[in-house]
Amino acid sequence: MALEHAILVSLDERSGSGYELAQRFEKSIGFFWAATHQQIYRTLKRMVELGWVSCHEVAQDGRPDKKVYEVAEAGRGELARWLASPGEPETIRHDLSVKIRGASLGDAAALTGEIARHRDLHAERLDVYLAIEKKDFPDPSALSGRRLHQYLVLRGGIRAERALVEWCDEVLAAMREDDRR
Amino acid sequence: MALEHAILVSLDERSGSGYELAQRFEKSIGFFWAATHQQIYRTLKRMVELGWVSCHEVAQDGRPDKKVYEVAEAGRGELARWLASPGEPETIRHDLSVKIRGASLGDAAALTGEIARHRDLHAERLDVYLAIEKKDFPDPSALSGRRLHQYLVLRGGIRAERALVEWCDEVLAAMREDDRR
DNA sequence: ACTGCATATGCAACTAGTTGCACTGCACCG
DNA sequence: CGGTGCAGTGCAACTAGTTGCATATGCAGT
Repeated sequence: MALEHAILVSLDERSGSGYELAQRFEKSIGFFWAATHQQIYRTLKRMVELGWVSCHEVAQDGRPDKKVYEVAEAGRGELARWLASPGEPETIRHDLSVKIRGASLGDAAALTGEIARHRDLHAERLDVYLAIEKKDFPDPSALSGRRLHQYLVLRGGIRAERALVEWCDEVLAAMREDDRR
Repeated sequence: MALEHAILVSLDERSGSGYELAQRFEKSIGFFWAATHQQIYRTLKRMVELGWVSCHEVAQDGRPDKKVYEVAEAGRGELARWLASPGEPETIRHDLSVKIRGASLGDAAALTGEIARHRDLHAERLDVYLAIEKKDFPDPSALSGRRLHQYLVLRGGIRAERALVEWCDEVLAAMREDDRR
C-alpha cells in the first residue's frame, strides 16, 4: 500500500494537518495517487501508532484547532526501505475499455457520447498539466533534485493524458467511420 | 463497479466457466480490467442471484465438473443500461510516481534500478500487444463491429504502454544527467 | 508409488477504499 | 439573525479487492 508512503513524501515536503493533506491530494499528489479526507485521517492515525509521524495540536484563532503532523525518524526509515523495494506495475482497471469492448451490445450513439466526454475531460487535465509545466518549470534543463523529480512526475501525467486524448480521438474516428458503412 | 460488466461482456463473447473466465482475465480482458479467480467466482454467484446470468453444471470426463455461465436477458439489459450511463475517469494510483517524487529521501541507485525494471516490464507488455496487433488485426481498415472494438481497446493498451516506456526513459535520462552534476 | 501440474471451485479472514453523516468554529452577506 | 461556506476532525457502515488456504479429479513423468 502506497497511501502511507504518499503521505510521508508529502509531509516531508512540508508538514501539515490532515485537512491540508487532503487539499494537496486534491490538487497535486492526487494527480498520481487519489485519496479522500477519510482515508487520510484514518491513515494518519495509524501512522502515529506506528511511530512514522508525530503529531501536535495547534490552536488557531479565527478557525478550529488543527493537528499538525510531521515525519518522524521511523517514517523516514520506512520510506527509504519502501523506495528501494520492488513494486508491481499497477493493476489496470479502465472501465471505458470495458464499455468499448461491449459496444455492440448497447446504444452506439450513447457510447460515442460517453467517449467524447472522457476525451474532453482528459484534454482538460492535459491543459492543466501543461499550464503547470509552463508556469512552474519554464527551464527544465536547469532543474535538479526535488524540483526535477516533481517535474518528471508531471511529465508522466502529461504523457498519460496526451495518450488518452489521442486514443479517444482514434476510437471516435474509427467508430464513426464504421457507422457510416 | 465494472467487474460485473466486464464479466458480462466476456460471457457475451463466449459462455464459459469461472475458471475459463479467470484465464481470459489473465490474458485478454485483464489487460484493461484485472481480477483474480476469487473475485470472479464470488461475483458470478452474486450475478446468478441478481438474475444477470444463468448457470448449469456440465459433467466432463478426464477432469472435474464445471459450471458454465451465460448471459441472461436481465444481464443484457443491465449491460445496455451501464454502457449508456456516464462514468468517472479512473482514479489514478501510480506508486512509481510516488517513489520518484520521494527520490531524494532514499537510495538513488536503487530507485533508478526500480524504474529501469518497470521500463522493461512495460516494454515487454508493449511487445505482446504489438504481436497481437500484427497477428490478429493485420488489416485494421477492414474491421467492423465487435472485431473493431476489440482492436480499438488493444490500441489503447499499445498507446498506454508506449507512453509509459517513453516516460521511464525520460526519467532515467534526466536522473542520470542530474547525477552526473 | 510419488510428485508435480492443470483443471475446477470455493471459504475465511484480512486490507483498502467509499459513502453518508455528524460535529465544531468562525466569518461574511443580506 | 439566519443562511452559506470554508476550515477542521471524525465515526459507522458499506463495497471492493487480496491472500492464504482447502479440496477434488486426473494426467504425465520419474
